[in-house]
Amino acid sequence: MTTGTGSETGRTTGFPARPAAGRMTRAVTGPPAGAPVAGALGGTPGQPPTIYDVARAAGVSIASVSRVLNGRRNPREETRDRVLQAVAELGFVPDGAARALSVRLKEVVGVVVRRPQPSRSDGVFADEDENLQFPDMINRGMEVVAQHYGYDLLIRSVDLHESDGRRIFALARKSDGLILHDQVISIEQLTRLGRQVPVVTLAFVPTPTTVNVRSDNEAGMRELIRHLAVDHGYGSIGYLSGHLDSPDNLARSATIRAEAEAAGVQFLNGPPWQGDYSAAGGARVMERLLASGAELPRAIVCANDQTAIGVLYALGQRRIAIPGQVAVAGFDDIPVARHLNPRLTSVRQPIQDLGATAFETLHALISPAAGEQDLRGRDIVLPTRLNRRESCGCGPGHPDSLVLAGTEGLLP
Amino acid sequence: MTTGTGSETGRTTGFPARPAAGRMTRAVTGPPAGAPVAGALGGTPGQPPTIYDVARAAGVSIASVSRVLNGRRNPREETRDRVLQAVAELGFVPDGAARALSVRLKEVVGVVVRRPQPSRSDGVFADEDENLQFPDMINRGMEVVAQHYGYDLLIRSVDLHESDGRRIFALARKSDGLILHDQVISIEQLTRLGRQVPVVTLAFVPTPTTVNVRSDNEAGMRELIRHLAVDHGYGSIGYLSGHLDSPDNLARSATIRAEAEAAGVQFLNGPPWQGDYSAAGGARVMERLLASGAELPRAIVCANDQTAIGVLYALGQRRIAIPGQVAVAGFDDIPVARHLNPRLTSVRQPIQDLGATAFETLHALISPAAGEQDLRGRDIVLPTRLNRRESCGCGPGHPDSLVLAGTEGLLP
DNA sequence: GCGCTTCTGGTAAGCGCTTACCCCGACTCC
DNA sequence: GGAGTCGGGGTAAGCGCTTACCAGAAGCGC
Repeated sequence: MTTGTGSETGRTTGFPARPAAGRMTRAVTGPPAGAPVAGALGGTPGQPPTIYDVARAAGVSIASVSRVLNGRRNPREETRDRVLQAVAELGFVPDGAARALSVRLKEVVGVVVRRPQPSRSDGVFADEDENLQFPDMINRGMEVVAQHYGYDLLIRSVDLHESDGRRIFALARKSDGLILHDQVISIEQLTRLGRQVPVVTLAFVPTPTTVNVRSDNEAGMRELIRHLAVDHGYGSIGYLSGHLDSPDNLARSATIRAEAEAAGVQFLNGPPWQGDYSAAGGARVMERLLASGAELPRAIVCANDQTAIGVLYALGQRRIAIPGQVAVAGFDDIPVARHLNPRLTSVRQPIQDLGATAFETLHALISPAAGEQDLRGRDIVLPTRLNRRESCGCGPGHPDSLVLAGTEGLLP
Repeated sequence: MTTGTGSETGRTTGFPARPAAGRMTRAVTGPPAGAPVAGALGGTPGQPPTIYDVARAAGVSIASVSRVLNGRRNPREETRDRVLQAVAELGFVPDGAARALSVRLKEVVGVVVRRPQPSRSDGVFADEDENLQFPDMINRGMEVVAQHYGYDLLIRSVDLHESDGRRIFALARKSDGLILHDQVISIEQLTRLGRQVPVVTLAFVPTPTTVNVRSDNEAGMRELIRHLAVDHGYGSIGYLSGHLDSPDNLARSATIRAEAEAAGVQFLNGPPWQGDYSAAGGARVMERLLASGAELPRAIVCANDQTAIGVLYALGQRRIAIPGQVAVAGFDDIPVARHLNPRLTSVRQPIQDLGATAFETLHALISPAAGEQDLRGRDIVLPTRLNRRESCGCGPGHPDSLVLAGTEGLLP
């Protein structure tokens, strides 16, 4: 840690050491003994004021303070004014933990994301943190609606397939419910977890006790394959897959196979085409494929955009023209897709909506509106849409296409 | 919200309505009356088990349970075993709020990020959420070390220069301390806040009660300008600025002016060059500039990479060659920078380190190690480094440069 | 004028933990 | 053998809130 040009004012006011918990400060009932009036008022640092401080300042009981603040009953106007004034003067905000304990609601939901694998790759993709974009955008979607409900997100990342789920169960006790990103837990653990606390998963599967939210892989993939096979007339398509056991990957893979078959197009898949959702993984697969001398398909569909980035890179290295010799498409349509060269054709997932929907759903589980039906066991599916750009062979003249990022400046 | 193909098992087990708080369940002291043994054991949904359940199951007092779990004293082996077994059977995890209230530590830190402005732009940059990348990467850096200390991050976004800071003060009571991203609070509010709770800011300024963490704008900018002016010999440089009142922007702007002067290079700046850290803003400024017929400088330095993306776009639209006619450079070195065309020269900020350092610092404020000095008032500065790529005029042959993303596939 | 309802404010219990304090039995040491 | 120590377990206070319950005051009808 580098310490810089700090204005070394050498002030001595430390945060006062807090007394250990336990009986010592406050009489059994009634306001705290002689605690100094804390708060934002004076310049004095100190503990934030408590409801007792407010009550004392306003000359009322703590019950009245609480009632005014929470709009219970109908306090006399004078009482209300005195309380509000004291609150303003002291800058009182109720403590979250105490409130949570009392009302049995924390107004916090836990979000578990998968920690990016420790990068096994050097070189261009070394700190491949763009990976973060996808889950982070989902989280952003959650955050917006969470805020609307007065909730906050408690974020924790875990390793891929966290073995015992201990960290996840622990997070559950800091929150009112959990949203789990893909591949952070096993089905068994999930079912167990769902019995103890409201849980919504993303891109996984519903269990009897939990709800799943995902996007429509089938429809999106179908549209993409038909575009490649029919509109462009490509005769062979390879699928560079993601993690084998990811439900998204399974669905995408199954759909592409079925559609390719239906269109009478050759389909390449299997172990040599096994990626891992990362750009480095995509590049690695392509390099092996190229090194093996195998003939490439006319089009390559990638499990996600991240993978496609790696593929574009590897093909570029070999001076293979995209889409001239090989067309490439991705899935997700993350923002970078538009800045790639060539611009990446991709199936758009409603990324922020996924997050927003996940939160809405969880909230419905946590405090169900009157008469609302129990959602547990449901699989909520959001629509997808194909975004055609250049990498699939759609020219810059294509109606869906836009000129971008200085490309023409370079072209002769 | 679209409800899809759910497996409509029509289960009836709702989360049992929790009793309202208040006296009703438990005898004054001792275990709760006849609460069913809850937990992960049976298939029964229900409240998670409490320490009373564990104590009863193990045939000991709650104090013993707590002591075993927290490693206090030195429980007899038999006691320990019985407690641990009961804990395992019931799947007990202590409630966060209760624990927080008791030990006066929540093990949560609040993180406040600036919500992206409601997009005022249509077209290419419409959902310009890549903006998120920068703060999100910082957060990721925090999260990693937070986890190390057993903390979690409570994320909240606020509008630019949140007027009264109410949301921020509220967040403070849900956490043990705050990390504030840039431009979310005024100095006055910050000072006030710092008196009530430990606060670390990012890319802002230290106050007597708070610590600031930032990266070395001056050194990075100096290196960049010297590279442009001396190595490349460009005779004029424009600075497309960020938010006027952002300390980062001020520092970058001041340095570039000083360095340009020192190198005897013409420096362009001022209102027509006023951006807002966004790609859309960068594009807009360039378009106005071009429309006005003003002569462009030989090199344009952007307040951040985001802005540079917009500039590349606008120049590309006009078929202005980069770096041939105008060289462009950014600041931050976000991952996309490598995928742009041409690849963007940029000053690298240690993004994840910023987050990690911010957390470490905050942790030191929250629970200072014995003998540790008070950091408040400090300005912690992390080093930066210039990454030379093509957009400044360094050719693909440059040692720092790497061929990328299928570019050559397109070039004749 | 008196019992009744209505309205407000105060009192204290309880949310689920941690831990100070007390107590008791087993040892130790003269 | 009795006082002193020590180790371990139980009891209950207290963390800062919300709210059930109670009590007194005020309003009301007959």
